[in-house]
Amino acid sequence: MNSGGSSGSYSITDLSREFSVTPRTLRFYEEKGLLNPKRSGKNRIYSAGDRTRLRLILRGRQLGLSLEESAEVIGLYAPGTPNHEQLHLLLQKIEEKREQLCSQREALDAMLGDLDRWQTNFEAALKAPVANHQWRQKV
Amino acid sequence: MNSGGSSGSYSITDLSREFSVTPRTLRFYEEKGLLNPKRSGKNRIYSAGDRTRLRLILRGRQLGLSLEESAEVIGLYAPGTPNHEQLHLLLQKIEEKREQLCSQREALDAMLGDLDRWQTNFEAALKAPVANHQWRQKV
DNA sequence: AATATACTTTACGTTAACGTAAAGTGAATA
DNA sequence: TATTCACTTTACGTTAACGTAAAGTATATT
Repeated sequence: MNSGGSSGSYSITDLSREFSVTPRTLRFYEEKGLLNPKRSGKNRIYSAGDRTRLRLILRGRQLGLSLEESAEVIGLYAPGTPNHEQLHLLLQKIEEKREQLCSQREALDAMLGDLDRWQTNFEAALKAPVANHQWRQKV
Repeated sequence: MNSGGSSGSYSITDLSREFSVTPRTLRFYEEKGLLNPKRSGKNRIYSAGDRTRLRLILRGRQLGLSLEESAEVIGLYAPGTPNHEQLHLLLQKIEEKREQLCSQREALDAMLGDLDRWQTNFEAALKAPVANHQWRQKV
């Protein structure tokens, strides 16, 4: 049932369960050249290395990288000896995403600012009536 | 040429230029019920309010909200008197996105951790040869 | 032998957020 | 009058990241 236990070889469902993705997803990643499991007949056999690569792909996904971007970055982990150019690429990718996160935080701040002003205006519009502030409860 | 200058009414190209989006985008947002400009004949005339709503939509986009999500949130700015329920929804949306940003930052940290260990291993693999560290330059 | 289980390949379907013609209208200008 | 400009509507196309059958194979179990 379980292909390997702790032996470092996994079936497609082993990995899909571990990482909460569908088998389809794993086949798709392979189709896109992100994974290259060995075969036992027609069946896919994933090594510990494949598992690591999958982890990286999903981490990239969580980070908001496209599969194509992940493919570039993942490539860095594959070769025995990475070169300066590849390292540079990875650092650049990370910097890119860092900036994007900052930009998003700014958007969030701006939105919170809007909300504040909106709330203020609303309260101002209420003017005199001090009662009836129920909507402020529980917020 | 320019519909309004500072009079608070804008043509579709006025707004598309100001916010660096295409007219198609504005029509699309209207199609999805996010905007509702008046008409002069068949031509769209955007008010200051429409402009504000557009800003909010784009801010939501930058934040990673879907148009549907933005539509919900935007709805809060429209009515004269927002209610407790709507306010709660907005705060919830924002909290959701905040968590997502945190999750992404964790992914980024984890990736940086991987990079560190990978680099360490690489350096360890080099063992003795102290020379030839050119790849470290400029990084 | 028959069913179940786990896997395979092939291939068309889906959603979001627009892009990209194509064809037409109305007003201003050469 | 002919052209240009700004705008319109209608409608099909595009990309990413899978989902979802459909139909077949190999092995294990009943």
